[in-house]
Amino acid sequence: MTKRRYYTITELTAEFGITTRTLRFYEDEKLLNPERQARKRLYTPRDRTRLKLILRGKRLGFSLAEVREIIEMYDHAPGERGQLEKLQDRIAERQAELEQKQKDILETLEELNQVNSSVQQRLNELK
Amino acid sequence: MTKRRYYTITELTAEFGITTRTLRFYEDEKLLNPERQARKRLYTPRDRTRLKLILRGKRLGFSLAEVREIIEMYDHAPGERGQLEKLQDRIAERQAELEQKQKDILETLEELNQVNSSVQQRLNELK
DNA sequence: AACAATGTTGACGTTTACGTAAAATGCGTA
DNA sequence: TACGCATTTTACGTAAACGTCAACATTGTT
Repeated sequence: MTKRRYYTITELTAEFGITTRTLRFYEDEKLLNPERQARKRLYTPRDRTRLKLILRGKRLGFSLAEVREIIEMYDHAPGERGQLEKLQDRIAERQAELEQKQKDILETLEELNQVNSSVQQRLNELK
Repeated sequence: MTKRRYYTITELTAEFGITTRTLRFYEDEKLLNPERQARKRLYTPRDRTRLKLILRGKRLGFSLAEVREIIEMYDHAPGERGQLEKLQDRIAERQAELEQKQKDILETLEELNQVNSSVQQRLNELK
């Protein structure tokens, strides 16, 4: 029993709740790079991993362009000093963005809790 | 020195880094409801607060439709039992979403930290 | 009164991220 | 070999969220 090497397009749509159109679109956008068996797409574990990164990025409100930038950070080439320093800057920017989102989430959760409490109190009074 | 009561459209665009088009669009969408002095819009503190909620929602990747739903939760009418219970369900859904986003953020931050470390190591080697 | 600054209402245009339908292809099975 | 099913390419369509004019109105100076 050896490890699965490839995923078909429908397997991925089923696993992640997306359509084939979406997967082909991401490929057009060079975000995925499945191999071919005749004309059929065969997605590698690497494709699947990247897909997860894409969908996670989308959940966080990043555009595909932003997702692309983030993914490019993950597999950046070695590069020289100047490049590396710029990369660090861009990483710092994204981290700052994410931390802002964290704050936004905490605030929203807190507010929703307050609403929930007041609704609960109403319900108790109706009892 | 009494409290400011109104904001002009340009004051808000300046404060939040958005355009007048955006503010008018939100008004078309019934998300804002500025008063008028002749034809000019006068935004109340309440409008400003709602604008902050909208922009925060957008940062978190919510669509305007979703933002609207969330805002409606904030100022829901008293309502009867059935309504209140449905409201609680919807609140719970949003909370779950937000918690998923929190996880996504933590994962991404962690990965960016790893990338940053490896970049830093490269830089040290180049020294 | 003239003018610039600020704002207003249309209304068509644009980008992003896919949806959707048509026509052709390959492949396992009856 | 004929069929059904998954998949492919091609291409036009669409919803959301504004952008970008054009043309007119208001208001506070010079």
